[in-house]
Amino acid sequence: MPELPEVETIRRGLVEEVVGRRITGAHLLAPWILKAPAPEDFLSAIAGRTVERVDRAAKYLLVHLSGGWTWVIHLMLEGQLLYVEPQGPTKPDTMLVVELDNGMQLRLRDVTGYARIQLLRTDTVREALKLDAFGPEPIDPDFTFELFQSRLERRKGMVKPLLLNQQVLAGLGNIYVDEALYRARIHPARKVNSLDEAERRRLYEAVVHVLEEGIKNRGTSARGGRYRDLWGKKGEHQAHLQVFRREGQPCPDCDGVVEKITLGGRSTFYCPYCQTL
DNA sequence: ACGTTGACCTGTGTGC
DNA sequence: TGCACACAGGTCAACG
Repeated sequence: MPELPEVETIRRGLVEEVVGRRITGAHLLAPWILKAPAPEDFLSAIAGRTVERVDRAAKYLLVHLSGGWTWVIHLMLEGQLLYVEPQGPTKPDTMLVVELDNGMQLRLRDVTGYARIQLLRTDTVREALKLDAFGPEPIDPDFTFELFQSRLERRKGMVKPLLLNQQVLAGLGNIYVDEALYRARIHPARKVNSLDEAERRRLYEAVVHVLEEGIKNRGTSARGGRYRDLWGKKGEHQAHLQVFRREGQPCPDCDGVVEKITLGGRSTFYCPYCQTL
């Protein structure tokens, strides 16, 4: 599910609803999603803490708590973080329930079971998550074309797998990479070192554009709308997708038909006429 | 260095 | 309607 726009939307929801709240208790229903520390240490360490700030780094949510602790959440493919009234029945895919001092709950759900959390000392987060090895955040004001260009230097592989690599750029995933490559009219299997200056500039603009549009539209709830924001609402960006999961449908810009291929093990959607090798 | 594959997990969308 | 069967917004490790 969540790529940069979805995680950012959830982060903003947390800033609105949860920052300033105190955690009164927690129940860990699926202990194996917790990387560290031991479950009993996690539960006792977060109880009584106040949520002071919520950051995002690539697709990680960083929930900074009082006392120098940071609760790290990665939603992986299909995780949901929901702000709910406590009376709702606990679905079997609920992995963690965190109780807040206003009587509300945060619930982490994931049908696939891939979501992961951990609790770290705040001053060790950067090192523990290897954040210094991550690429720049494409929606930062200082993400210039020159910076983008420098990330592509001396790279030889196909452009789509490169853009999915969080060490190159932070936050892109399968949806927004396909959409950005379509917008830039670049075939996903093009070799990066074959892209000329104009193509690189188009790709830079497209990456920033699709991510910003995704945030404006509060994320993409594709296929049954598995992605939800903090309040359980679907995003709106699925209505704006040009190629993603649109195989067999007409290209928005030519007489061609959107095709589906597999690249790097991921489903990939593109227009074979607009995006040629 | 690059590209592919499988593992992680389990529900659900899709097509027959 | 029922049933089998890919398939999923991500990451990581192992292999050729």
